Amino acid sequence: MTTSPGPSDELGAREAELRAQRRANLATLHAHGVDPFKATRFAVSAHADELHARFMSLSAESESPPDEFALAGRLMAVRKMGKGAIWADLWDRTGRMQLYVRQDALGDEQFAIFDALDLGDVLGVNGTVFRSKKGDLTLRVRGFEVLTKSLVPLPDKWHGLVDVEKRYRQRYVDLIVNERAREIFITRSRILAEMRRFCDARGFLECETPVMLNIAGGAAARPFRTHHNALDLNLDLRIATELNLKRLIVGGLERVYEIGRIFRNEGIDQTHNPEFTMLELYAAYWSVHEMMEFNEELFAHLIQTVHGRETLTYGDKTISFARPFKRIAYFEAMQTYGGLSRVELLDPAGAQRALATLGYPPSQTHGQALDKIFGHVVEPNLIDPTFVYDYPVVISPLAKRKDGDPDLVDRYELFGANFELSNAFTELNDPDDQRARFEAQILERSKGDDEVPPPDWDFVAALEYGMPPTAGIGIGVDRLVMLLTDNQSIREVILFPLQRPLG
RNA sequence: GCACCGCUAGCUCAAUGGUAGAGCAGUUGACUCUUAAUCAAUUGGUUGAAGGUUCGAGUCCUUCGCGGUGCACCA
Repeated sequence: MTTSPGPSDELGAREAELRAQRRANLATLHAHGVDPFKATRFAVSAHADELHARFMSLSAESESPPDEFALAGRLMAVRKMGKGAIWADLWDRTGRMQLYVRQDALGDEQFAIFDALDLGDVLGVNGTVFRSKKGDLTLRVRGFEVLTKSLVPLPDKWHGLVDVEKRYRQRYVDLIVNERAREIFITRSRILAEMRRFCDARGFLECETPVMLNIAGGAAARPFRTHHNALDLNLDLRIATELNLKRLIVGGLERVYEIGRIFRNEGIDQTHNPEFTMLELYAAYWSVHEMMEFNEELFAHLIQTVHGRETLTYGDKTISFARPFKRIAYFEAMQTYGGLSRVELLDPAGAQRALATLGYPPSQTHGQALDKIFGHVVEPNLIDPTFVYDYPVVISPLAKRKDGDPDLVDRYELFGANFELSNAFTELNDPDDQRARFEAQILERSKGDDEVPPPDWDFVAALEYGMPPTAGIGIGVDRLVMLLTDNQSIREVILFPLQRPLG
């Protein structure tokens, strides 16, 4: 069910009636010579939060300061007092400002126009501020302009819009009536901007690599398929930005990042949306150790920026991001939390046995088995931010082997609040090793793991030109926003999450 | 993909198988410091869709649609 029908859709009787009333109120405006769709601009001189801050100490007894301000926003509440006075709430991007409208100040004609407005109408107002007897900073309206008419009824002023489906399908209504929704997306935008500033300040170049690729590689996931007509070419949407960003490292850009939309053709749940945003960043001449420092600093900084302190609340947990974060080696974590030894886990048959002991069906590959065991044995224990390092090479096809221990790679993942927050490693730059790992992947693929991407031989060719020692990191931006805004569902932090079409 | 739950007025929610209701919004009236304004009156329904059981279905059964949650899949 939707409240935004096309021309041929049927409206409920009530809805039709409420819309007709709005049209009648529009006609009243026309009768007063007002066309609410005529305005092309309004000179805003102040926002609600600025005025609240500026006049914080203005008392109820004080006279209005002489300064006149012009605000624009949406009319969200009206309280009429008798024939000649109206109190109203105007909301702009920054918050609420109460309006006080008097007939003796505006004149009969203007007052009648204001009296004919509906909730949801967009206004420009000007006047002076005062503090009401109840202590609310208020704009005494000297003049106003109807900037846009709202022709449909709004949800309940107190409960707002609750229906989750409707909130996602008509996010614009959600944003109009639910302050919380506005806060989340304003915070998301601030996080994105702050990430960019943080990276830029350290000499990283923001780069844009293609979304449409012949071979979608750099991660294990099924891609979306599309087609270019003129070239009659099948293309995949990217599942990572990794390989192209590393090509840029080969090219000598040294420090690059992309905050990019990634597409993975997978199921949807509380932490997965088919399109999501990932920060990938690569630094030549860094190892995973420098990256860990960078990671720690970035997260501590973002949490400080958003919350003003180093702890945050997520669900019923309080999590401290005070540096340094905890650190534990991969197999040490498996041993501690699951009593599983490195020797048995590194043996493919041993890993499958451990998996069976946990009550799971066998996995197609050794790597999948390890991932599943880790996810069920270790992850639930990782609430405070924790770097898990020294990953096995079998689940790290693009990472460089650890010096002196060829079963391991220089890689870590950061966990917190029970989910993965980042994934970083020292990048493999030996073209022969990379070629061998791609060949091993061909084998995995032939065994039925259709999430293993086909090899990208040009990437091997790029490595043959020489990629400096490089560390890379991937950070799931949506999940980070979930963490920072205390949301349990990824759809709450994505403006327009994927929904099946209606009808 | 499987299981469970939900879908009733514009919105938020009620309604043992027995007359479909309330609050807000809307409309009319009163009130020139109200703020979930208040007070009085009042309009408003294809109960997600289609079938079935029944004297009688919002309620029970079947199928379908959409959403949510869990599992599976997956970072």
